Amino acid sequence: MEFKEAKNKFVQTWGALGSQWGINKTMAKIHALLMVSNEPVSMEDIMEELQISRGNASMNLRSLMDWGIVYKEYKAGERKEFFTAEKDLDELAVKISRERSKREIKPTLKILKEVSTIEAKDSAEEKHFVDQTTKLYDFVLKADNMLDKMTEFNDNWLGKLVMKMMK
Amino acid sequence: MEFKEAKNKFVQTWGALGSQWGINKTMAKIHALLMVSNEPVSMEDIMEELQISRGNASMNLRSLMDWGIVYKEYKAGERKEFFTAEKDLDELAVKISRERSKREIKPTLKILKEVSTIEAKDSAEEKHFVDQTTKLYDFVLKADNMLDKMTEFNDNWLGKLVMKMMK
DNA sequence: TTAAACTTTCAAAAATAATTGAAACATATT
DNA sequence: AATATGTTTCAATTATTTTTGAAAGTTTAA
Repeated sequence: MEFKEAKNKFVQTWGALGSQWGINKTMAKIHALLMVSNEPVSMEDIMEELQISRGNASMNLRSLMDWGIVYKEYKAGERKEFFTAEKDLDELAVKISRERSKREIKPTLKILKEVSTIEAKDSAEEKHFVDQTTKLYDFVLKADNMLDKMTEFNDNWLGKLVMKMMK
Repeated sequence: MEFKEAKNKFVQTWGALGSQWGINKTMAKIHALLMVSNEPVSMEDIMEELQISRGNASMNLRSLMDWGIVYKEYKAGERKEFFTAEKDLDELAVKISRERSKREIKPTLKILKEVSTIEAKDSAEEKHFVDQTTKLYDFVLKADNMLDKMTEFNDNWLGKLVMKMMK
């Protein structure tokens, strides 16, 4: 396989993966493209490489910057804007994790708290509902904290210990 | 808030969450409904509660069973089929985690391996590509294993240790 | 202040994904 | 074997999401 083919394959694969999670395909592709580029890329080049419109490129770059995983750069002398992706993977994971927590997990926890604290009458049905949603609340909270700590303590002894556990 | 309202709120919320990840909204709603039901639910009831068609219910129940998080049950004397959800959350997490790994992470790893092992010419561009995709391969592999072990060793000392770390 | 270079916005169009409903398929009952 | 009860499939429809492209907006420079 030669370089151009490999690059394309990578970008398409990352795009498909993104769409399987909540991220749109083009957004993921742009991110992929930037991750494997060794220097800042202009909007023109992104449009050209991915065959997308200016509006599309602009909107998805905006989203990526909102997520904090793509940065705008200015080259001296050049009028155009250039873009780079966060390339440090640990840092990337932290940012994605934080963002998803903020956008999805926290609001969900709020609702779970609400619905799990209704006054349960004595029907088995209602008791089960309260019981199950309470467990869910605890579980989601635990998982959220865990993810948070895991990304935070990336390179330290705990991380290494966990690594060792994996043989 | 009264029971019916709380139940509905929970189902809608869980549905929205699902659609934000790769799972379709109705599928997530059915799962939510079953999780908070204290006894098996018939397809009729699911259709009624979620206001969806028979075909839709059937197809999404099939998917949920493929994921291994919903089971079919037969009630003695009844001709109809009933459905229940996996209610143990640790078990649920393990199954979802395994399934996503199989469906998404493993295929991605395969591609990453492929593209990261092209013969890099000496251009900085190609070197960076190989370097970055190799790092990505290692990272994804590490994350996949970690998730696997984490779910596997759920209740044991490692889990508890990690919990303690979180204060 | 005008023009040139570039970016953003957003309504309309296109693409994609989910849903319906009725026919085909199963299985149990009479 | 015929009927009744229930489930699955899938082509057509409907809903949702993404993309386009041109007008409006911004910034820099002459």
